Amino acid sequence: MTVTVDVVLFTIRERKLHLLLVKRAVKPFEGRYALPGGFVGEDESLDAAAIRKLREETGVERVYLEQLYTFGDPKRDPRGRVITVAYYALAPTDPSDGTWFPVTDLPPLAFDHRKVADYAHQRLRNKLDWTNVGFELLPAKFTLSELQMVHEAILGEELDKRNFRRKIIQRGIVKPTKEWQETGRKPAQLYRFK
Amino acid sequence: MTVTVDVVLFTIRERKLHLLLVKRAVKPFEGRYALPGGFVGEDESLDAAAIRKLREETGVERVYLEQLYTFGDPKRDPRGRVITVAYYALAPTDPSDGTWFPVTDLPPLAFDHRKVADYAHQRLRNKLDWTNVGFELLPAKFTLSELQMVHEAILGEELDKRNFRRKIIQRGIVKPTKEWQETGRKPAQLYRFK
DNA sequence: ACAAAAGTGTTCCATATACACCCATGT
DNA sequence: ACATGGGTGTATATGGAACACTTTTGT
Repeated sequence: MTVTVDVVLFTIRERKLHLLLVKRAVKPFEGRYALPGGFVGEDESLDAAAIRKLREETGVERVYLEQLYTFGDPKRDPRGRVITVAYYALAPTDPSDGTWFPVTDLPPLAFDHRKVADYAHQRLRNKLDWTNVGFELLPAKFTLSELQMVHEAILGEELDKRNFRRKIIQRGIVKPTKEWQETGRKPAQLYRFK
Repeated sequence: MTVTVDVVLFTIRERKLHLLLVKRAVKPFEGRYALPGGFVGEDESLDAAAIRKLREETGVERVYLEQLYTFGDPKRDPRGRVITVAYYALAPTDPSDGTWFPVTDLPPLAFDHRKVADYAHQRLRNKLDWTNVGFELLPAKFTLSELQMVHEAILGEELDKRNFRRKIIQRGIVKPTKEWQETGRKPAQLYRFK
């Protein structure tokens, strides 16, 4: 019985939620896109394996990472019994190798990776209401419009600007800096996560 | 690398949340209490393994069951690399072998099972707000006072009777039956989960 | 009659929602 | 001057929290 980790790495590109896929070079599913992942080392924690695989396959170093679910259907891998511990991760910018796809338009995936990806997307949506997970997709300093855009990309719907700003401010989870971002139009104040 | 499942089985006894433990008959941790669980079969799904282990070690047949988290610290089992997929389960009554302990007063546990148990308790508390998970700890027909008692046992705090009943009724998740439970005092109306 | 649990409404506060205009800047 | 995104307030609806008394039954 073997154990793997697979990671659903999200980022925002062009105001849309994307995830990273790698093209498989070997059988099974050779040539298909798959989630980055692979076998867990004999003396390696699951978290460490997920971090290592992200680094090896995508070059990404420091991201928010959280265990998602463990998929163990006996038939999920044609090579035999492979149980995978799925993670999801959030990358602030776009630093990586590999290929990004909008979550609304994924190619066919290897194994049960489509199910894993959908599960991760759902979890991300749910977490957004309760936590500060949105900040993980932004650089250290960001404008409130950027933060709103992240939320809209994850939820897939538009939000009211005034209500959004009030909620964020009243939660006390950001603090304004004294810097302003040149936007080409009216400058926007930069905020920092508290 | 081997994979096990462990199950945190909850029930309510004497108005308190309890969980089931079994005494280990073999090394390591011989004589200590542990969560019911064991190795996953080569051709068995994770859910099936959890259900089987519950049946084998506790006699419990039909319970609510949900995957919790996968614990994979390389040092968590002194025998070598053992990754465990933890589940939690909810049993309506008290049908089983094994020994029940109030969650507030657990004995020392084998492996990292204390961490697993605490994690399960926390998850149960969180889920209570959002889902109908409380019904899984009751028989098919129950009084609203019984349902409130379940919620209080899980949350570890008392709730206001009127507010509780209004919230449950307005959510539309129960429907009254025409039966009444003899309580020794004023009879209580029985409800059913919708 | 008394003890014990069942049952029932209203007020108040906090949070969510709906909604429109002015401002600062670059071209 | 105009186009673009930044920034701001109020009114309403909804959900949660606090709070006390009457009813029915068994002893």
